[in-house]
Amino acid sequence: MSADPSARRGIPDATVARLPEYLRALTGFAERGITSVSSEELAAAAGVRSAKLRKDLSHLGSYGVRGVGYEVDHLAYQISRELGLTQDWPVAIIGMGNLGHALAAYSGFATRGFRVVALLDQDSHLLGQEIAGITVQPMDALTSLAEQGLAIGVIATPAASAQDVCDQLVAVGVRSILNFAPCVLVVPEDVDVRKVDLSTELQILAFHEQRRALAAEGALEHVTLEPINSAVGR
Amino acid sequence: MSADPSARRGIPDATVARLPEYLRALTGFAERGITSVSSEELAAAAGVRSAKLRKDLSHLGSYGVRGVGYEVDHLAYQISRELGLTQDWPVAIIGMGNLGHALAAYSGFATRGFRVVALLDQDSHLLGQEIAGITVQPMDALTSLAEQGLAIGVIATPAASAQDVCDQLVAVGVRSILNFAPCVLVVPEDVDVRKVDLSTELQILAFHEQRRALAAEGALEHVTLEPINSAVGR
DNA sequence: ACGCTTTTGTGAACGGATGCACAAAGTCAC
DNA sequence: GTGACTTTGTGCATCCGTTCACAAAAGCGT
Ligand SMILES: NC(=O)c1ccc[n+]([C@@H]2O[C@H](COP(=O)([O-])OP(=O)(O)OC[C@H]3O[C@@H](n4cnc5c(N)ncnc54)[C@H](O)[C@@H]3O)[C@@H](O)[C@H]2O)c1
Ligand SMILES: NC(=O)c1ccc[n+]([C@@H]2O[C@H](COP(=O)([O-])OP(=O)(O)OC[C@H]3O[C@@H](n4cnc5c(N)ncnc54)[C@H](O)[C@@H]3O)[C@@H](O)[C@H]2O)c1
Repeated sequence: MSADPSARRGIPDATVARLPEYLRALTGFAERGITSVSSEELAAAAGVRSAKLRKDLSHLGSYGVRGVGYEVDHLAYQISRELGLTQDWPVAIIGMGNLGHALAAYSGFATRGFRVVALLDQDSHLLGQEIAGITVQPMDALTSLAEQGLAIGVIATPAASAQDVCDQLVAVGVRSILNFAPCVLVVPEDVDVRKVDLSTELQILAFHEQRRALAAEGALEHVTLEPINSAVGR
Repeated sequence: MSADPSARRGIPDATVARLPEYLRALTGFAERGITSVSSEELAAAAGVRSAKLRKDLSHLGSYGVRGVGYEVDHLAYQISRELGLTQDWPVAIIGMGNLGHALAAYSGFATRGFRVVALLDQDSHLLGQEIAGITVQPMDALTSLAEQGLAIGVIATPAASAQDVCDQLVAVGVRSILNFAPCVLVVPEDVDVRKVDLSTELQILAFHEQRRALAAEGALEHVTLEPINSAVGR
């Protein structure tokens, strides 16, 4: 489609979900000093088929060169831009228990695009304590954070408190929420919630594990089993 | 279709991925003493449409009663059985850094179906240390763990070590792996890898956040924006 | 006993995502 | 400058998942 800007809109969700993996693979190539990759090489590094990669990239524009491939830096920039990583998004983490501590210490945030601007908790024993160089604040700090442009809220409280915390985030205008608590959050339709759920993933693994176990003992003789390397879900 | 057992096989991946959420919702109803739910009520609690819920459940068999709904305990049992949660799966966590510590302390594992049987790390300073009541062991403990039937490996090491750890797990026969490291793992086709990736999720949130920001400033006048509450990915 | 109400289970239509296969487009060697 | 070679971008067919809409099934009241 070449560089028609009007065609650059409406990128499929499935494609958006894979862009971060492509970006990571490109960063890896760049670190090894590789300046150009073919769709075949990049797809292998990202764990997808090359046709899928090319179709995904075609939604962003036409950044490849036929007969050659893609320029690593340029493609990485284009994907970053599309994902909105050329600016820094202020992030607040709510709930500084075991998981909240690990998240606060996690360097992956700062890497690019995100900046942890606040750690919040309800527990008065934690307030004022410093974690990874940031002082833990009470929940009512949310209002002033929102005024300073808080973009993303990360919920790391127990499930019982998650909806309450979510409502507070929505109330101050946060429209992007990442939820680690194992529960469904109810939000207005203009708010985007994504869930990271350990126990769901384990249960999906258990399902396949059981299938293999049953197949091994011959209980599922008439069932094809092999094609396991799938994803879906998330 | 009723109770034809041969039709009970081949549950779609998308359905399997939602079963844990249904199970969680059912557990919630059971805790509140509710013994019977309609597909409408259960779907609302799980955050899906009732038609989708009914189609999903129809893949497991015919456990509802027309005009009434589903018996909470019975349906929960059927889903548990389908997911393989009526037995306990031995889990090992590899990499006891910030995240590994949080995971080891996490009560969600023990809740049902999973038992953390070992914590492993390469770092000699951590060996012998006790975390959440379990002693940290060196990597070569994997062999004997495998002999005792280790089913699932959870990788919580840095990305640079993840493929190496993964290979060791596969070598001793582990075929279900949950990967927290931000990288693609290469495995034989009979091994099932699922990924929990914080930064991918954040980047997807950033994409939608940017879309909203651009739309607000009128740069995308001709683009419909509203339908955000989507998932995909994972 | 019977008809009215409720809710399931599912056939059919739809839409989005994936995989295939190839023409178009560009590079590079000479 | 030309021709052979490489790799992209995409039309098309297929597959999978979602949604709609309703007939069949069960309970309930009378
Ligand atoms: N620990 C893990 O490895 C892990 C893994 C996956 C999911 N999770 C989930 O993440 C969440 C946090 O887990 P955790 O182990 O850190 O729990 P935790 O109990 O250690 O910490 C929870 C923190 O949230 C705070 N909190 C509670 N209610 C609050 C409220 N209304 N407002 C603000 N703060 C509040 C508490 O003070 C506490 O500090 C849980 O929902 C858990 O299921 C944890
Ligand atoms: N901390 C978080 O909140 C967070 C969130 C998302 C993802 N992650 C990812 O999870 C992983 C772990 O994060 P972390 O913050 O706990 O890191 P960390 O550096 O604190 O801990 C890593 C641990 O792995 C051990 N290790 C390294 N190589 C090993 C090997 N070959 N075999 C066995 N053990 C080995 C180290 O000794 C260390 O104890 C990283 O890949 C990180 O990107 C972390």
